[in-house]
Amino acid sequence: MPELPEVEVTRQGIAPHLINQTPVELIIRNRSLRWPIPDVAQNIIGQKIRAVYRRAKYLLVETQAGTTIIHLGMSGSLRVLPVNTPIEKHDHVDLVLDNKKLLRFNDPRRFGAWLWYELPMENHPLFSKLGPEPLTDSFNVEQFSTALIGKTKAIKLCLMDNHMVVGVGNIYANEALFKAKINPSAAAGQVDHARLGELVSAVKDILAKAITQGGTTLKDFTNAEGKPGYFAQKLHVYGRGNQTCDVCGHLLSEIKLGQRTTVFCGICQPIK
DNA sequence: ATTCGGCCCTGCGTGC
DNA sequence: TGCACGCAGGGCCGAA
Repeated sequence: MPELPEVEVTRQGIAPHLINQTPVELIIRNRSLRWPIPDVAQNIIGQKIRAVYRRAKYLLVETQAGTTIIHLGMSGSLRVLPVNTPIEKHDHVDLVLDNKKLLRFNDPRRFGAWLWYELPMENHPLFSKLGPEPLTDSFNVEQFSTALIGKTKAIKLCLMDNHMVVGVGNIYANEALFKAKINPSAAAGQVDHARLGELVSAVKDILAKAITQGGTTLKDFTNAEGKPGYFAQKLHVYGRGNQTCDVCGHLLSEIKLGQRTTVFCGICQPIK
């Protein structure tokens, strides 16, 4: 479900309801997510929430005693709901607050995560090797081209590799490469500097616009209030294999890269 | 060290 | 109507 824009839209939606609240109960109905939800997840109880922030696609609920780490995986979502809202299928976790609301985690495929960490987040093994945030100046063409030196694998796989830059999933990787006119299969280390500059700009532009639009709703993404996003109406290649290119009118090609569907225009994005 | 493929899981659309 | 199959917004892990 979520790439960075959807996670950020979720964060913006839930944060006002959580900040300065104190969890009174953590209800775990199914702890078998990507990793089992640990017993120490209960340590958030009684700890006032002082921030809700995001790193890569992780949502972080910070207290003085430690931080709850939430990842939505492919199909996860978070809603803020009144206590006593009836349970639905795949509602695995409720964080009950002292304001008569709860944060509810639903995840059909259970690729998501709910963890607890008491040290500074940069020490966490999941965070220690993450690349820069795409919407900050730490992601720039100098940094990116340096990271790609000598890489033989496809540029699209590098764009989706959290060591290079975080938060770019399959939808926005396809879209950014189209906008930058780079063939997704091109060897990453061979792409010229000017094209990489276009790519960096495209990533920033597309992610920022998607956040403004409330994210991309393909099937079922909704924000914390249950409303869908509208960015899907602006997608040029993702989900459009064998349709015509918006720019040149030729048929879009569809291939697999890293087992992920990849759509591009062979005319606008030549191999070169 | 890098790259690649498998895998975790449920649900939905397609085609027989 | 039912069933088998393939595919889906992510990312870890082990093999080569």
